[in-house]
Amino acid sequence: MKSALDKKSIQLYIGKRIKKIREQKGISQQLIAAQCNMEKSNLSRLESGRSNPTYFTLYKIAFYLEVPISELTHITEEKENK
Amino acid sequence: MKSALDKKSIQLYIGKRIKKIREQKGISQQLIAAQCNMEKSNLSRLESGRSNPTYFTLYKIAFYLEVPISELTHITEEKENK
DNA sequence: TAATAAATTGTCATTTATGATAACCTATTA
DNA sequence: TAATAGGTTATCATAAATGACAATTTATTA
Repeated sequence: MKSALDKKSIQLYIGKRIKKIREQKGISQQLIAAQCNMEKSNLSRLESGRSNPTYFTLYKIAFYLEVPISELTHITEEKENK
Repeated sequence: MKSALDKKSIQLYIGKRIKKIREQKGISQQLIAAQCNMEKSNLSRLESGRSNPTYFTLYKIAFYLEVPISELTHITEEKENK
């Protein structure tokens, strides 16, 4: 059976995705944090994979980054080429 | 600006989606809860929209329901019509 | 170099998700 | 009727996410 990923791996992956997309868009942690009405220290924690976000937190981040949540979470569909 | 949905609405929506898909597949709360290694009372709470799941919890539920997470969360793309 | 912005890290408090368990309610069915 | 299974709800405990804030580090740039 296809095995589920563990919590830590998922956290790390999502953190990297948030950071990457945020930087691609040239937006600071501070701005996104403010828009999401969350602490910048918390966003830093999330980006470094040190905590497991609630769905609502992810939803807000995706909303202000203007990407579908799947952009932050899709584990399998990596397309780093090019 | 497109406004973000509030936390409560999202919880309720996701809860309904989990319940609906689970029932469509004829799987009991107890089984999914056991597979996800979580309390059945917690799954009941989630399905009734009384708490805001972590992403990891959603991930596990989607995994054992064998659907993409987006099936549990996609707010906009409703397709109830046949 | 100095100044400033951005990010990281640490600590402690608060809130909330979840665990653990029990009681209860419906169905179903033996 | 009596079991049994599935689901709900309530309560309390625990763990973890987040808030709040400060200190520090790491760019960036004037």
